[in-house]
Amino acid sequence: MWDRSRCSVAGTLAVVGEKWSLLVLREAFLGVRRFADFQRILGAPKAVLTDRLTTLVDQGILRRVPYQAPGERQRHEYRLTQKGIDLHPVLVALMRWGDQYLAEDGDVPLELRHRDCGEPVHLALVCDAGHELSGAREVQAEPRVQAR
Amino acid sequence: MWDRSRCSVAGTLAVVGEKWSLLVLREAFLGVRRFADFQRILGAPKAVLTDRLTTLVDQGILRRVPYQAPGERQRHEYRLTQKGIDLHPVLVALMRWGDQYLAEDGDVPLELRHRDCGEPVHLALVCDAGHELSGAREVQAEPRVQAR
DNA sequence: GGGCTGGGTTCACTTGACGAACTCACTCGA
DNA sequence: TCGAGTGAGTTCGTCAAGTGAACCCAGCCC
Repeated sequence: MWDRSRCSVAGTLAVVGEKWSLLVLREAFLGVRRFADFQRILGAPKAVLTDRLTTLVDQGILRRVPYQAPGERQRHEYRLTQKGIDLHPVLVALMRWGDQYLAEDGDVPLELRHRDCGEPVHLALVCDAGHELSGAREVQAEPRVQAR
Repeated sequence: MWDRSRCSVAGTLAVVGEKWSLLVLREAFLGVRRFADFQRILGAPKAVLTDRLTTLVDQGILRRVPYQAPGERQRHEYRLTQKGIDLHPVLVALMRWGDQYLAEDGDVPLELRHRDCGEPVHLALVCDAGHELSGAREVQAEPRVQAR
């Protein structure tokens, strides 16, 4: 077996796995940028939110951008970096599973569409030969072979 | 805007977002089934592990299956249900991001291959017209329209 | 009957989350 | 110029959760 302590899953969770982090990112993907909006929508304690935003900025997942609303002093808002945008599949995967197994009457699932053609979009495992796999059972995991 | 408190991402995280849960599932996908193995590989405190395994079973993500090793009394092991298997994309997404941004020298990334054709596999957003989207920017999110 | 083993439970301690109250810098209106 | 208002925090007492070590217990073996 291989070394699990440095597994990428554990690493990623160490960065974005704390409470509220992924919810902050979900909101960021939906266009939320300001502290007060994150706070109002999520209902997270301000202290925790401050902490999560700072770590996300430190990790290069969000960046702080100054802005000035008319009649207000300069403040800064939080925007996704490319590194943050690349977490999109994680959120889509979490959302998909929730839609599938946790939906209740009255819930309006969020639908993702291809901006270019308008068709609904789903997450899929695709192999380099172009096959779309039907599920986890078709996947074989192994450590990448390396020269020594 | 729509009601975020019942968002599927939040729902899914409420179920599998506690510390250690996703790591337990990662191991489950790699074939780990017994308490002692989870404990040894993850290094999680036994009390927490007991708790996480029970909630995962209660949620129908794992199921407890009795087994008996020769010369030992009957015990039970933990196996993924379909509901658990469907969390695969979440783990793949987390792993991919970690490989991309957190890899260090000496880390051996785990490679996923299509069992049928042997080609490497990646996660992709695919629209119903068959286009493979290049990134989150090509996605448009909106609440699904519903009759009222 | 005594030791071993897997799968836990208990307990004292530390870390983290929570909500309310307080702060600070700046703007606006009187 | 003064005072109220606002966004973005910080501080603080309290409570929940995670941690590691020690302990337990059923069944098997010798």
